[in-house]
Amino acid sequence: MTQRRTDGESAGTRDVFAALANPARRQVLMALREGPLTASALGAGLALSRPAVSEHLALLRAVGLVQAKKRGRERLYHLDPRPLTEVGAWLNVMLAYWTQRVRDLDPAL
Amino acid sequence: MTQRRTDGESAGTRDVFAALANPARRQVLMALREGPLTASALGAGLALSRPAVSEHLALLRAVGLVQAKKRGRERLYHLDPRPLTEVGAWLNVMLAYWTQRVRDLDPAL
DNA sequence: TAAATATGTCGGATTTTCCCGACGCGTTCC
DNA sequence: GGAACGCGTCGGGAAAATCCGACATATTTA
Repeated sequence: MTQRRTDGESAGTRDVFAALANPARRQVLMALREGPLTASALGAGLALSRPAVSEHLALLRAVGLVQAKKRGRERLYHLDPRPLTEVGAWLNVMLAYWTQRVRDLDPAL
Repeated sequence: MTQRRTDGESAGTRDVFAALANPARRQVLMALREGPLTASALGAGLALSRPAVSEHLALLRAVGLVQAKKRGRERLYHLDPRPLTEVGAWLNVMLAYWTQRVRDLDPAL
C-alpha cells in the first residue's frame, strides 16, 4: 500500500473545512457578509497580490462558498453560505454531547 | 522582501480552523466525543501509521482541542471542546442560526 | 533484569499550500 | 481603433503539511 490518495477527487479538491483554514479566505467571506463586492474591492483589505486574491476566490468558488456574476468588466462576488451548513452540522454533532451534558448538570439552562 | 511570515507565531503554529482542515483530525475528535481513548485506539480506525497519528494528536493538543493524561504506560486522550467556540462564534457571525448551542457550552460568551 | 508494550520524536521524502510577477483575454473609455 | 482597466491563469519558488520507518523513552510484565 504505497499510494496516499487512493482515488476519487482529482487531487486538487478541498473541502469547506480546508477553505476556512486560511485567514485571508475567512476575511473574504466576512467582507462579503453584507453584500457583493468586486475582486479588487476584496483585495483592498488583504495585503495580498491580486493573483493571490484571485486564487483564493477561485478556491472559494470551487467549494461553493462564493459565486461570481459578470457585470461589465468587473466581477461581482457574492456569498453563498449553504456549504457552511456542513461545518455547522459537524460542530453540532461534536457539541451535542457536551451541550446535553451541560443541560443534565444544570436543567435551569 | 522575500520573507513570507513577517514575524509572530513560531512558524509552526496553527489555529483551530487549520486543525479542523484535516479529515483524520476531525475523525479523531469525533471518536473522542463519547469518552477518552488511548492513542493506539484512536489510530485503529485511521489507516495511518502510528507516528502520523501521534503527530495529529500533538497538533490537536497544541491548539487545545485535546488533552492527554498519562495512565500507566498508555496515554488517555480526552476532548476539550472549548476551542471550538471560536469556530462556533465565527460561524455565528457568518450565519444567524448557530448561537445557542455554543452558548450552552461556554456561557462566558 | 530483560522483554514487551505504548507512545513520542527524529530524519527525510513527497506533496500541497501560498504567493508573486508576467502574460492573456474581455470590456470600457478616449 | 488603441489605451486603460479588471480579472483570470501560467510558471515557478519557498515554505509548510503529511506521512513513514527507525530510534528513544517510560512503564509494565515475565
